[in-house]
Amino acid sequence: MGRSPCCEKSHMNKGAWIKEEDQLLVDYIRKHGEGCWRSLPRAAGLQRCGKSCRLRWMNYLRPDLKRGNFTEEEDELIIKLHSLLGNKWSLIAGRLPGRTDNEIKNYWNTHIKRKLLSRGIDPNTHRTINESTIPLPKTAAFLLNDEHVKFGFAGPDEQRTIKPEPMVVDREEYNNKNNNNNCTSSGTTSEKDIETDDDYVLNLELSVGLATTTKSNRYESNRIGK
DNA sequence: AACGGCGACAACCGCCGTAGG
DNA sequence: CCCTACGGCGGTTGTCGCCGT
Repeated sequence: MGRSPCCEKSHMNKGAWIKEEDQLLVDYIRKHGEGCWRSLPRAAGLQRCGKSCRLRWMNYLRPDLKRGNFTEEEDELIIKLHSLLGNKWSLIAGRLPGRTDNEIKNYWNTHIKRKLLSRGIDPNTHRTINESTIPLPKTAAFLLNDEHVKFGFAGPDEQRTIKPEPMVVDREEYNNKNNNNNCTSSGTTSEKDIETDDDYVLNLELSVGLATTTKSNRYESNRIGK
């Protein structure tokens, strides 16, 4: 039951873009800048809907796009960000200059998933295949700098996947939770993993802004839910 | 050479959040 | 407060090219 179509499609072009259309779009945006995608096609002389123009520009024509193969560093960064953010491709893309959400999403589905599986890691949970049979809790939390960051996990017990947005909870609440129970860590990473994996020293720009985890403060993980 | 399978990636579709009337 | 338009996002599909048979 979605919204009505963004434009009258009967006389609109669909499918692959041709050079002339690209040129019209690029010329128009160079002259007038981005924005008002709905009226852009008509103004630019294109028989496309605004959404299609936006997508073409964002994913293909923008001059700041990097294109070309992903580097090993980008691979690893994507994996780490995905383990924290889940399928939030636009957020992940925000940490990879010159890469688009669509590009990263495609790359994830075609390359990285397979790469993780070959390492014996479940690409949805980022845990080893064996661990993945153990249900995840409904929420998990850790300290990021001095902020307590809480994650949610979506789906039934057997197949729960990460579903952030991370929620920032104040330190006091975090301490209370810690003092009031002896829960162990949980979530995508076990306490043991955290202690031994230096890769988890990450610079992250989540909803809390630019924050750096350190070895001493990171992952005072605490299970809240379930 | 012809064909089918498969991977890669561009593009589309449907939905959501939000701003403005 | 409701409705609508719009931008944006994530999931899915369509198409093309490569490769093996």
